[in-house]
Formats: sequence, structure tokens, C-alpha cells
Amino acid sequence: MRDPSADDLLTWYDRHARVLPWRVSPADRRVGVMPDPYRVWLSEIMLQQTTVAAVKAYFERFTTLWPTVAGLAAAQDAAVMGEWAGLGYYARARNLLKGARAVVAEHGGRFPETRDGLLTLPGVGPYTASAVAAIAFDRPETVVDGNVERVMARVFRVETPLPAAKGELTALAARLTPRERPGDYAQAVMDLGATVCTPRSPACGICPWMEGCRARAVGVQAELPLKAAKKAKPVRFGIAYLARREDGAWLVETRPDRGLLGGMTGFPGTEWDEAAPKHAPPVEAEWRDPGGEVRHTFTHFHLALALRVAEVPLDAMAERGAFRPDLRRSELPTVMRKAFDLASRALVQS
DNA sequence: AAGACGTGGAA
DNA sequence: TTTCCAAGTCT
Repeated sequence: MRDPSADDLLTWYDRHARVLPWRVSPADRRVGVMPDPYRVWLSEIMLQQTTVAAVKAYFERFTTLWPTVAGLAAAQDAAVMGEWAGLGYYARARNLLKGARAVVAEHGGRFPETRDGLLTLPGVGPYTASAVAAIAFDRPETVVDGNVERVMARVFRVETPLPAAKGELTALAARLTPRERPGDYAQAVMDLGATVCTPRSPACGICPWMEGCRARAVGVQAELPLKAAKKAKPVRFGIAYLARREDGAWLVETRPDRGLLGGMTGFPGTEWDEAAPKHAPPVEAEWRDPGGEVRHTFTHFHLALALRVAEVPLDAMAERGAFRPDLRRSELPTVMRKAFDLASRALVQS
């Protein structure tokens, strides 16, 4: 069986490319239009382990607030973290700022144009460096994301489970990468994976690579790629304390820069642990149990978060955190939004 | 090098 | 309800 051809995929892409806010269409690229490297980089960081649907609104918001890398580099940390809230993997936002500032301070405000140069930026790994080099600068680099791994595992019928198969899949992907139109090609393989060669029930009937697909030939396409078994998530428990001052200010703190929800705004509370939490109220008050609890699942554990709520006077002195009259729900990570919602309902009724 | 690191939508 | 997983990176 002959290998799939880049030409066949590019022809398909010319007709079926998704229209995305950060993308230059194949028709426009053909006449010399190139995307803004800042927008490509920003979109790639946002898209790490995150769906296109979730990214769109954040991308529009960020590019409206900060249209250039210099603008982003000059932003306040808290403003950027607040705008990233809800998107997840908050180390990306911290590295985004570091990356923008590095581009301004160390590269004269222009993005490095090579894979190796891009790799020096914080938050840019092998995938993102290749993607920006290919898409923004038309370098013939091979992008290997989850889509490409899946497509290669099927087309070449690789039955080694991930992540062990990663190197083999990367080599196979590199073999197919063309010298011509590498930017369009990179986006084309990922579009193919996202819209045709999908994880469940791939649409082989409309696939430009159907004829060359080894998995399809023997009917195992839907079983590939194989993946190592996942570990069960433990349950962790904690208590969060939500104090609202008479003037409506909430007691919050900025979480430490490292670790879970690092750099984000949150409500003070106990550690989250598999054992029963010890009480640690951040301010003296008549704490009450609003009933119910916040349930939230992180990447590696389930959280059952009990709440304590209190109304406190204007002169209340907190041992932890600070009262924020201007706190917005939207600047909170999702687990804290859940706590905020539950506490708000409980405090309305008292 | 295996685990940490978020979230929401689909099945 | 649970599981899977989506344009990965860092340590």
C-alpha cells in the first residue's frame, strides 16, 4: 500500500479548512497573506489540551485587550490571570506573560522564527515550537499533537500503546511532512484529526487518506491509537471559608505561584487532602455551614469541598487574604466560582 | 520519567 | 454517573 500523500491532504484542506479566528485561510495564504505570529503563538498556547470551542471567546477577549505582544508584555499579572480564569492549566497564563516579556526584552519585540528559537520561550514545548514555526513562518517543521498521533497510528496501523509510541509516530509524521506549504499542511493534519479522523467513529468515507490507511484496510481504525490504562482518581477533602463584608467585599487571597491554581484568586481554606481537613478560619466570625458541598474534578483527583460562610462587619481584620470590594466572579477559577455561587445563595437567605 | 496541572462537552 | 479526551509543558 502506498503512503498517504501531502498533496491529497492539501487538496482536501483547500476545500474543507475550518474557519478559525487565528487562522489565515489557504486561499489567502496562497496570495501571500501570513498570520500575525503573536496571534498564532497565543492561540497555540490556549489550545494546549483545550478545545477550539473553549478557546474562541478567550482568544477574542485577549486580542481585544492586548492586540500586540508588547501590549500583553506590559499588562498587569493580575489582569492576565483574571482573564485566563476558567480556561484551566493556569501555568500557561503565567508562562504566557513571561513569554511575552521575553519576546520584548530579549528579541526586540519579534518572535523567533525557528523551532529552536521558539523553544527557548517559557510555555513553548516541542509541539508549540513546531506549530508556530510552521504556521507563522512556513518552516517545514512537523507538528505532533494528539490529532497527529491518532492519524499516524491509524494510517500506519501502529499498535504500540501511547505514550510509548510517541517517537515512532513522530518519525512517521515527519516522513509525510512536505517542503511546500508546511504551514497549511500542519493545520491540515490537525483539521483532519479534529473533523474526520476523530477519536470515536471516524468518518473514513470522506477521508482524503482512506485509500492509504492501513488501519482502515483491516477495520481497526476505531481501536487506534492504543493507550496505557489510566489511574483512578482519589477523592480529596477540604473546607473553604467565604466571608462577605457588610459592604459586599469578599475575603480572598492570591494563591502561590506554583502548584494547583497557582497565581489565581481563591477563597482561603484548608489544604485539600485525602484525610479529613482541620479547621483554619481566616477571620473571626460566626461561621455557618450552608449545606451541600462543592464537587469538582481536577486532572488527578476529585475534590469534595465543604464551605463555611459568614457575614462580617466593616472593621473585620483577616489573618489571611484581603477583602476585595471589586471581586468579580469571572476572575475566579471554576472551582472557586462554584464555591462563590453556593455561598452567595446561602448568604442571600440569611 | 512519571506525575502534576483544569475544564467542559460528548457518549 | 462515569469516562474520555482536546492544537502539551514542566519538573
